[in-house]
Amino acid sequence: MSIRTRFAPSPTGYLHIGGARTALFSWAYARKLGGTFILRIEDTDLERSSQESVDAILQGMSWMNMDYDEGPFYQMQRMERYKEVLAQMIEEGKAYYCYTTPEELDAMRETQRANGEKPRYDGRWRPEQGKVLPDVPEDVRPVVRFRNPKSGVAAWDDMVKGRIVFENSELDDLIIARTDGTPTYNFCVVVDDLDMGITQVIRGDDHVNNTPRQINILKALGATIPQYAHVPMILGSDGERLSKRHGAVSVMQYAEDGFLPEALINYLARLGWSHGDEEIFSMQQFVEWFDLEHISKSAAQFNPEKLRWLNQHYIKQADNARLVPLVETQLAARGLVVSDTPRLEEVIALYKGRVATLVELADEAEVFYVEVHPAQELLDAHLLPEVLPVLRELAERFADVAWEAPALAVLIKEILIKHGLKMPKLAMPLRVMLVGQTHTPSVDAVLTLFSREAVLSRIGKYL
RNA sequence: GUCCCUAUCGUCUAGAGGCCUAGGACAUCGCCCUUUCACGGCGGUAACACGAGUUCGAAUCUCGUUGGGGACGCCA
Repeated sequence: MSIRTRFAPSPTGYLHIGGARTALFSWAYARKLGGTFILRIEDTDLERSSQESVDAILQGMSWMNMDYDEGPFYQMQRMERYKEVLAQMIEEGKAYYCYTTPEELDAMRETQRANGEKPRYDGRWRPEQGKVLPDVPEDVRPVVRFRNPKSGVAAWDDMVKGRIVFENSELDDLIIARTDGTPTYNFCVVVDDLDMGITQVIRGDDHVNNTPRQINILKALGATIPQYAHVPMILGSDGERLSKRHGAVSVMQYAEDGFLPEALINYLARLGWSHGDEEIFSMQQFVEWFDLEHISKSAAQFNPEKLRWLNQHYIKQADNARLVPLVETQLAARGLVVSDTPRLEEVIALYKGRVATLVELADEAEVFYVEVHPAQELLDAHLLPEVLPVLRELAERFADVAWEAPALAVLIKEILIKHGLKMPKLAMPLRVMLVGQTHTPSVDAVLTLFSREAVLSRIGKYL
């Protein structure tokens, strides 16, 4: 039988990095084994689901280059099917109506917690042989509950965690349809995974506790149980559950923050999964190497520094031409339009080896397209009285030197020797006057990025 | 509280009983390179949570303790 995996996000927000990593694993598993990867939108929570969220998830997946073979399927469009299965289960006595109100449930849980017990439904409406059910209240609309086995175990061999066993006595009869008749999560998942022929359910390990319930419903439906692989959570850098206060959690936020998709993919793939000592690999290599056995069993902390390191690597490696529109977008976001001189591609070529994100690359590029205002401290520190005449002399010589790096380097050295000065004496003030910074690539390279006229204009103001 | 999962450097991890005086990567520290800052190169600091077993031998197997995470919704 061929492999069928799925990613099943609920559209209640953007695609976050935890979901993205789970999707990546599920996607890679299908791709590696020549299987089918299915996208399913779990939108049964009308209150919180939105089209914007669906779009955001789709956009995030597309940015990360994860394509799907089937879907997106929407659960809201499968209502009829759920209701059909629901009716059949009630008919067969596998599910039953329960008239307990939310208030009664709250009270039940409260006393159970007070007694140190696990809060759960007490089964008061569960039909049993020889049991007399309470009178059906007239003003209460019932929910439908699954009749969970009372004894035995629900167990499976998790492809990541190994054998997991739950006593059925720990489980209660969960609600599978609300008062308004709409089905709930655990039920929809079961029907969908069954109908869609999912062979491997690869999902976050916060679902481990749902799995025994889903297995029991699947069994009641006479279905073959899929294999399960529960991948651990991603924690924030402080070991706490990942949340907005840890910085960016949305995939698209990383795009905005100047990360390349291959860096995020590489980072997420390597977080909680390994292939020996391999740290840097392409999506192709990842698919080739991927396996469930090497997913670690415990949660991993997100490390922004390592992501930056990978991003730096990929920026350094990227074609200049590819980076041009990306940096342009970053600059445009600051209301900046790049001119032809210097050509952005040349600026990028000179600076991409020095930055970790596209935002930083844009920071570096920006000074070439706006008027710079060097800080007075920098001017004071580097335009010393004794070098000013030398700088003026240099400026004069700039007027007729061949405008290319080697010639400029020769000229600068000639002047240095003539006046018995060291390189920084001239290089630093030039940097400050040209771009307002002391940290730049070699001055001859920076000089040639500008036109001769632009250089004379920029330094002329201070000489 | 109850149940489930989990435990190697600060972080991500390699490790399937002897190959481990525990390897790699990020971060950090030092040195080199250097026209400043980066990049790069070289080197250093740094871990098997604890306690009992099993075994000739345990980071690797078993049990317990402790720590961490998750779940306990008419959310997904």
